[in-house]
Amino acid sequence: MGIIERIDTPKTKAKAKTTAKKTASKKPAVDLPLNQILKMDCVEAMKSLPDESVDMVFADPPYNLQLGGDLYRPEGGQVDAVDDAWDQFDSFAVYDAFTKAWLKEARRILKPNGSLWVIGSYHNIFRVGASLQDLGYWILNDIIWRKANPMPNFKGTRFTNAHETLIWASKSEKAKYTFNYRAMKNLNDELQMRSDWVMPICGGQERLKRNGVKAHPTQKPEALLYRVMLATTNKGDVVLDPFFGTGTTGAVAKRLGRHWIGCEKEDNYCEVAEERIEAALPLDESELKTMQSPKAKPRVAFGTLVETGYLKPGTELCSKNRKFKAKVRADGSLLWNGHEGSIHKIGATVQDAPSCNGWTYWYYDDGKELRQVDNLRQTYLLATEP
Amino acid sequence: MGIIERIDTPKTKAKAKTTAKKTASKKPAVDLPLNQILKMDCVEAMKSLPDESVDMVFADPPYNLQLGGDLYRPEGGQVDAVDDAWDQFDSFAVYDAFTKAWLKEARRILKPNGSLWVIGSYHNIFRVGASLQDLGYWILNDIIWRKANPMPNFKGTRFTNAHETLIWASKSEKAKYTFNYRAMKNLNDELQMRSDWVMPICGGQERLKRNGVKAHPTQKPEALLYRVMLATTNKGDVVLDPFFGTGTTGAVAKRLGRHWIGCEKEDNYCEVAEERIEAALPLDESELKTMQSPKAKPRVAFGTLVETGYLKPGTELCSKNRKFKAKVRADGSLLWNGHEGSIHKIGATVQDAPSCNGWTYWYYDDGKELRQVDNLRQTYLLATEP
DNA sequence: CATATCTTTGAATCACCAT
DNA sequence: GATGGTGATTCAAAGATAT
Repeated sequence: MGIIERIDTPKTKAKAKTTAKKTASKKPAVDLPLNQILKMDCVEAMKSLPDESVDMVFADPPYNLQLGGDLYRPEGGQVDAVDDAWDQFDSFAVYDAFTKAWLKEARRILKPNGSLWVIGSYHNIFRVGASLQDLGYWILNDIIWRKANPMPNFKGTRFTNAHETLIWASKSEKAKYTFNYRAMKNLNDELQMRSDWVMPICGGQERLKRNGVKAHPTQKPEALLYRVMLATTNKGDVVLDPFFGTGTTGAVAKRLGRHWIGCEKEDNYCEVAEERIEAALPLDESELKTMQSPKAKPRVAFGTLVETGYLKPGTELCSKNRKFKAKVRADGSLLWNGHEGSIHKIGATVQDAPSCNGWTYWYYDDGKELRQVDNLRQTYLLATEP
Repeated sequence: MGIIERIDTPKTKAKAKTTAKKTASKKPAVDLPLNQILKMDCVEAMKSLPDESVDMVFADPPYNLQLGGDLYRPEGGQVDAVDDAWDQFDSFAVYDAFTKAWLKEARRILKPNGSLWVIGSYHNIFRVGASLQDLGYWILNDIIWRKANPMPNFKGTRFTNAHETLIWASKSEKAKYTFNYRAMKNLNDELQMRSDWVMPICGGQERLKRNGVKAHPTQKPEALLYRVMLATTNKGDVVLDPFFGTGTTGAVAKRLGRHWIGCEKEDNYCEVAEERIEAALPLDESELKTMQSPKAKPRVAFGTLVETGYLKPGTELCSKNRKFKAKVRADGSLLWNGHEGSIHKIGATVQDAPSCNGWTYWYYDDGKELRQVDNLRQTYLLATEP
């Protein structure tokens, strides 16, 4: 590390016979600062690199969160907000200019068949997506990272923000991008990998700390980068990350046998990243699979059956012996004798029990006989699961 | 249907006494073409409607990027046929002009506290999202419709496109938008509703056909609209859909006791939609009810419990772990360690917290066990409510 | 040592009314 | 517009502490 290494730019991904048009195939070997952090602004850093020299750019740019005042949890604690200076922009126009500047340089240094990944939230991802389309990138997929354990919405004011969005784009419409279809299908138990990926947020041992506090406010999970790199790069490829932070991209690249280049302005992030990547060990292919593919367990809420028409609002549910009868309402709550609540809660109430499994307690009349509500759930699952 | 109906613009959501600031409350009743399809271009249709007159706009715009043609072609947008990227940019510019045109009219007719929903895919959603931010809309959530049964990627060239994206936005940053938190929590088995919704695509009986072929290429499932409307509108609200298609929005609005207005140019879509909505059955009043948030329930002052004898002056309250003990006084104030104040204030003081909900923080001993003070409030409410 | 309970925490555009 | 009072509000996972 730390030395300019010489690598040959590969001919092209596919057969080099016919696709070698405007590609870098005729260029001589280029000098790239491989496996190093360029400790400066990413636009400046990328400007020091030659045209068409990297295979992939993975970017986790500032989200421009625009947070208001402090936020307190119901139990009184304060939420540790992302209030770093690097996330502050004066306006959308300023943010757009910033975005187009780095996207443009990234596009210049990308090989013709290289591709770009960007991750963001609703605060910034629409601007980033529109900007990259304007610059000529061609979107291949948008990918949803469904967080297994997102932060709740403490005040009950909106839907829980439980995902982030990634955009995968090639340099241009006609590019012959890399997509390792088989590798993805293997990871996903022989089913095609979908555009929604379920993964936990970065925590536990993986979360880097310095003096007991998190080293970076928005560290991304390595599993995410694993899947991205495994899917859309090959061994030996060069991956550049313009917003390197604590070096998740570098650590995963090393483990997967890819070269990496990071851009990062902040010294303390650089120090953490260098130490981390030094400690990272290249992995066997076989070890990868265990880190991935926990498929989302099909969990059906009672309300879903109401929404989808399996059970109409107004339907009367009853206990097995028909002793208790309750009415289904539009939001999936039950109404019994002035009490309202979930099928579980009302089930417990009528029995004066501490708890109750409403799925097996309540029955509905299908015209012929009483049937357990749980049967409907099974029917729904059969109809909707692949 | 088919008649201009007169409705009163509601005062405001909550009590109309004091909150009538800049809302539409001072406006006279307005004439709206309720529960009708306006058979023309949506921009033209919306122009015929008054300012601040609808509660929600739900839009499923086309994402054919070539659409609009000369009609929305921006002034001076020259086409350079030599460069693909420029050609592409030009078509994006046309699409953006089209998008901003309808978004702008939609914003004009939205009430100050109304909200907008748009659904799209990666082809168009980034442009729509950036455009609506530019126009002053304030994004509240992006929602992922995770398709339970998406179409596979037959060629194995990309990830299976298994989701679509919805954006939920208020008219402006400060708007007091409607969000039926409790109803959503009910639908989701007592967990906060997240930003990723799993639902099957529209098929089976629900999929409308004409002469054996599907009546509309992108018919949305009613379950999706059901959740959208239940979450962000109230009964009696007016929902406008600028791209009505075969009328999913109208059918669900009718079922849920909302008014609807559709815009649709194509005659055969209109015919299918009218027939469909005619057949849709509205829910009964009782079925429509959803659980209220505590906010909407009558407030009980702590002192009332003391006055009415539910809690005697001199009673000792304590925190859950019995660590802190405070004494109830005759006026409903608490005394702890020389400090006096409301249950909330003293709760905050003992915890050294910025705020505290005293109802849930303090417990009393009923002789057998510790019970939350909030239980007493519920008891009081049950005893005094009709 | 095993199990149970408590504590901490994560990219968050996070209340509302009266004065 | 600013301030202050009332009171509404959380899910999953990991780690620490208690039984």
